[in-house]
Amino acid sequence: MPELPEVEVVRAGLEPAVSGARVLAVHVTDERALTRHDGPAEDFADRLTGRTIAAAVRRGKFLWMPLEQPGGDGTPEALVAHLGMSGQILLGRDRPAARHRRIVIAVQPSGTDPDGAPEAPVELEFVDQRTFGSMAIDTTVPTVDGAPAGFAGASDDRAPDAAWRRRIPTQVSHIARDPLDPAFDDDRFLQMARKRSSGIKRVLLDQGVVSGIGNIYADESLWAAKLHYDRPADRLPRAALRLLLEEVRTVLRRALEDGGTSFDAQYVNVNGQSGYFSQRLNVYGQQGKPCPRCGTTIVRQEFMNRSSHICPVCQPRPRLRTR
DNA sequence: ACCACCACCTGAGTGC
DNA sequence: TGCACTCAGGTGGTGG
Repeated sequence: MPELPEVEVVRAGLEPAVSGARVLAVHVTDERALTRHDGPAEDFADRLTGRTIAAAVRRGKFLWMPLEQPGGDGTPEALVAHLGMSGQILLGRDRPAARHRRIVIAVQPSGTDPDGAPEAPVELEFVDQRTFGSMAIDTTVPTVDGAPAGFAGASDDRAPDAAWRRRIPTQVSHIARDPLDPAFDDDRFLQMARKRSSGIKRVLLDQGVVSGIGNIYADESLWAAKLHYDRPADRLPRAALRLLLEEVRTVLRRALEDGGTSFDAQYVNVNGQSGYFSQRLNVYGQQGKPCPRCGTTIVRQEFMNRSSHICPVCQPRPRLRTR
């Protein structure tokens, strides 16, 4: 479930189950799900088993679960997950094994049932058809700006000053904040974008400039802002970039309200349920249909070896560059 | 420091 | 039925 809204749906689903939970057992059934982990499956399992998960945090499309006890050398660590193109994290008890199950992590939740007895253990299942996603145990480093590393939901209210709040996994530290992060720096985004001569869509998809946006939400935001994907970013007026950023936020928030975008059973929440934003898409996948704004037929074009969807009238192609 | 391209994978759909 | 081909929500490393 790749873009920000879909990953946030997963994070929100994980949060109540994993916060304060202790890892009982780890089974890696496909090592390819550990490409982000520096070590073999046994190392991953050994380092995770017996540890307590503090929360579920997200920045852009990266998810991580800070671990309460430090690692072997005393450095704080986290369980990192990236869903790639087709990853899912499912929660359940005695769930039949999914087709592309790669990793199973059994946890003991911190809560108790109404009788005061401990809750039954829960299985966290990492499922991924194309194996572009992966998990890892990674060390964490302080955030450069000193602000919370990502979005942690209700954990912020419970433990606003917890040490893990301002630490980020090493392999996520190069990722920019996402536009829904209160610490996102709009001016810095404008500065970076105006230094790029490439098309604005390339900039939107660059996770080092702004994170969380993928092909769907880039196309939707550009349509809303009436910008062609190949408009050189460094020639866009500041006002146009500010407007674009607002449209990005609006699109992401709406998608979040709808539980994300699901075209098929691959993009689901931790309970296997689909989101409904696909019904509200204006251009992505809408080629051949009328533009909801002006009625012109939406077209699909190649850009960056992937498809882009535009209204040729609302989003006119930029004039040829003279350099 | 950029920028364009390629690799990493599996499965669904299409046309012959 | 089979085969070749295209396409799919991402990221990282490689050359130029």
